[in-house]
Amino acid sequence: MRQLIFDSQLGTTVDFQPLTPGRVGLYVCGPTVQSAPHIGHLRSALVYDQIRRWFSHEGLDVTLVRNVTDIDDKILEKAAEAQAAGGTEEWWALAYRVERDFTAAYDALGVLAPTYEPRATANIGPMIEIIETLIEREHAYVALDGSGSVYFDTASWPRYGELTHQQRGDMENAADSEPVGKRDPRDFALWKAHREHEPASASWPSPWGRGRPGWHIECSAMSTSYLGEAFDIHGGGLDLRFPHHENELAQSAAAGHGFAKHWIHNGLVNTAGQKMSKSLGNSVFAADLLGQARPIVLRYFLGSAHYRSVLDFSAGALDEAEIAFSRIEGFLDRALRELGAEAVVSGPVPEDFRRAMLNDFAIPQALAALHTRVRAGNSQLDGGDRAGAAETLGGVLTMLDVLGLNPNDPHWAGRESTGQPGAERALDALVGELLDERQTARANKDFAASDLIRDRLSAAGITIEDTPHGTHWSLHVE
RNA sequence: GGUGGCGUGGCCGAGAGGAUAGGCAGCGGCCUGCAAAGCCGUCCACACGGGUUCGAAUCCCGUCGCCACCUCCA
Repeated sequence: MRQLIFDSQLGTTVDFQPLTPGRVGLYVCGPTVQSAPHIGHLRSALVYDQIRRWFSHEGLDVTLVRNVTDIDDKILEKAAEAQAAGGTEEWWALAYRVERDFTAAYDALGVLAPTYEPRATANIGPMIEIIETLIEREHAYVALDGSGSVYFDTASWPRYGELTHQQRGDMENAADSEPVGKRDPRDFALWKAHREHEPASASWPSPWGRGRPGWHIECSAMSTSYLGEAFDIHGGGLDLRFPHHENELAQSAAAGHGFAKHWIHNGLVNTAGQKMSKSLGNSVFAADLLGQARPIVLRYFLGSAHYRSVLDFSAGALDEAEIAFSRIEGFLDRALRELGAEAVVSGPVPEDFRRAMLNDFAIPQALAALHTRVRAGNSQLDGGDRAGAAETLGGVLTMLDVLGLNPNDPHWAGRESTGQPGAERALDALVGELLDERQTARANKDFAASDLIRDRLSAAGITIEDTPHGTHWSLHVE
């Protein structure tokens, strides 16, 4: 069966064929580490984590590169503002501190570390090389105002606009915030000359004088350094299509690189139906989220919509995710309890799940397949079909592994407990005593007494379930 | 203004010319001392108006509404 992906440059679904059989090179635009990670960053990273895990599951050798933009106007501004207010943190320290926040947030959600995670500041050399090539090929020029900046010469590149089909003509707005010295308002900076008010540490020597790289050139250089001049897939948030990706493509192609064979873009996250953005100040930050739901439920929620659709965030949506995911966990707990851990045999993913993933990573349909299996497994347990249930369980676990949602995976296992090694055993002993008491009461048909115990446990956050195999207790999720 | 996209049942959220998406909630039932969990059944759809077709939620045209990008953003 073939892997289909939606190529957002072509606007159609295409049959994905790796440039090198058995291998996939995937480049994803990572964050500009200027402020705390928010839900949108998490979703984006998660989308490519899911794709990467799926490709790996299918036996492909995946090289995932996600960069860190650690030099940029905003970073310098933020550091300058903080220093003006009496702070001492340098821009490069701020960037590194924020980078750590991102890493921690990604890790909390079980996003695997990329194969490579290059920083822009460590790749200035390759950037300068591309700029030199562009100047040689007359697709770039040193600013007309003598500042030492270098611009891409959009008019020299007829293919410009091929990614997003933006109108080519009037982009008068684009010129506003840029320094003078351009030939054409559409031209964008490849190299930004050092400015007096910026720290010397934020500039590097170049053939055009000291300066720092433009935003777009960073990704062109880092993708090429780690994946070669041509690679399989370039991904990123939908908001990056223009101008960032359009400009990246123009630079790299004009420099003679094959660059990305396919482009994919993930949808953005809205909050309460509204666009989330730094300027609107309605961002939901990773730190807030992690206090609102279990990390594995956050992962379920953020990964449950199709990667190309808008995901609307709300507290209610998190609650629903908690309930839906609990259903899956409920089956796992029950099956493992009734069948025993030795019954677990890893099975292949069911065909309908696989078909969904091969169809442009249709995770909603894959989740439908998962839920269908959970129901089937519960039915098999109800009916005493232990062999069938064990097989179903194996498939469910494999699906969860592919999705990064297996609660028994070591990544999650350690995070759900109280952190006190003996606490669980102690609690189990205490609850066990009460359950024995309740059982005695029930045997004597003293239901008032047995219900009182149940109510008290419930008030203490403990839910109990009577099953044919005895009474089972668990902690409330809230 | 330019470009692209979207409008699915009470809610979330898939699908894309002819089968049941899935989850949550509701209703009925099984199970239970009663619950809980689970299972079975079931109600509620494809913005509106035309058109194409044997047949359209799915294609085409129009209308209305919403959104994104065009400016830093995952």
